[in-house]
Amino acid sequence: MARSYWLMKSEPDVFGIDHLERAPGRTTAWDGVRNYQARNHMRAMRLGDGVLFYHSNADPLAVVGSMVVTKEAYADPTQFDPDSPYFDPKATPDQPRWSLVEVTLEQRFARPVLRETLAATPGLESMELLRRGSRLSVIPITESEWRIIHDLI
DNA sequence: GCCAACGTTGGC
DNA sequence: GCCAACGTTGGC
Repeated sequence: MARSYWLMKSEPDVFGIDHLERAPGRTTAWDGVRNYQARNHMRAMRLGDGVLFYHSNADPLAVVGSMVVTKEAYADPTQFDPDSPYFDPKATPDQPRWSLVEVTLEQRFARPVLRETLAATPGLESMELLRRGSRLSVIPITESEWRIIHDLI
């Protein structure tokens, strides 16, 4: 089975590459995703898949590193926690709605790859990330896009 | 701060 | 099942 590639967004004020770098084992559970399409993408992730880390709502907007999937999808525990901002009263442990994966930092890019650079790079024109109004936070990318972006570091 | 683009909710 | 109203995301 071939490796697949993905891109995940996070706001650095909430959880950025700095947080991931300091996390135990440079690993985190990617919790709080509350969009069905994004959730389904996470459920399709397999061990070893590559994931780009993108800073949204940030300055600069950029891909800041690469991660690897180190645990496949399971129920996001924050959906059951009434004190969590991600609490979902309609979710139960028997009938969970939301999933997460665990990812481990592979490489923090020496220099962030800016959104404007992506937008100006041939071969990346059809990236969902660059589509006007795109809000999806977990996005599949092609192997070619993965490779081109690594060449931009 | 603005607003486009969606996703969700709820009345009917 | 439709769709208007509303809320959120996120670039600019």
